[in-house]
Amino acid sequence: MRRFGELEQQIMDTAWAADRPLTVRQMLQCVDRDPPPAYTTVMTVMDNLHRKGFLVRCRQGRAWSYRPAESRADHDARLMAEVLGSSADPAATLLRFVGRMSPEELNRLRALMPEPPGGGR
Amino acid sequence: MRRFGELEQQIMDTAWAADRPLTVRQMLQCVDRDPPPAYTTVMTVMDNLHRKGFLVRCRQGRAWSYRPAESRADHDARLMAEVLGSSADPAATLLRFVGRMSPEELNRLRALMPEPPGGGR
DNA sequence: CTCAACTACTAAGCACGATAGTAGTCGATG
DNA sequence: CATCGACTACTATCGTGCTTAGTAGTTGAG
Repeated sequence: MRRFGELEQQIMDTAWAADRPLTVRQMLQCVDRDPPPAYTTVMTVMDNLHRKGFLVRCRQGRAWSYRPAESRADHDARLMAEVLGSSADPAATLLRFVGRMSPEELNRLRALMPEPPGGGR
Repeated sequence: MRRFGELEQQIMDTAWAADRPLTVRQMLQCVDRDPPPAYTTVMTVMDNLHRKGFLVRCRQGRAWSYRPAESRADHDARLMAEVLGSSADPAATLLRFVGRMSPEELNRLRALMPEPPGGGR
């Protein structure tokens, strides 16, 4: 499981929140940091994220335009599944995970789960 | 969310799997790496893990003896909850997470969940 | 006393993220 | 055509954290 650096995380957050692919210039305008990073800083980090497979890119004129390789929900769900998958005792981990949830969250989880096979009760 | 380095992960795995606190010497004998790390390497990493709060220690003679600060299941559940908590859309994330589960895993999850309040159906 | 086992302290190398400049290309505009 | 803004590929550097492990000193058993 890999951790994003600060700027990487900001860039991914911004890319996930955008409704279309973003060029480096557009990303630079969205990323709110003090001091503002150089154009080439943002460019390098986006290129790195592309190389690592988190962003995909296509041409927009002669600029690269980047969008996330997977949705944020997919990404986060995958992280969660990786944690659970590497756990020595998934049942105990799930029990603890569920035990951290509020009743509302539990209800939401319950509503999300497909009905068990073998129908009616 | 922090990532363990390789040796850190091995040490945590070993500490979690042990049924009692381990001294550096004992940990060195359990950690299977090629080439085997120096005693002081293991000692330093365990000290770092202690400083970071992942291991707690007590005296065993004049040696420090280390055990995990939380169970593995708690640790993993916390990681999962942190991922979910930082997610922009927890419901979508949960949906995707549940969607990755096999029917058996779903049954297990279902069995783990407390009954909804307002009983009988 | 000797020696094994421990500690605290220190130092160095490597990987990675962040940072950003340079040189060159390209396309629009005057 | 020249200029200039915008882009790219390439390169370099610094800080952080992990890994690595040696050194000097302490301690306790034999």
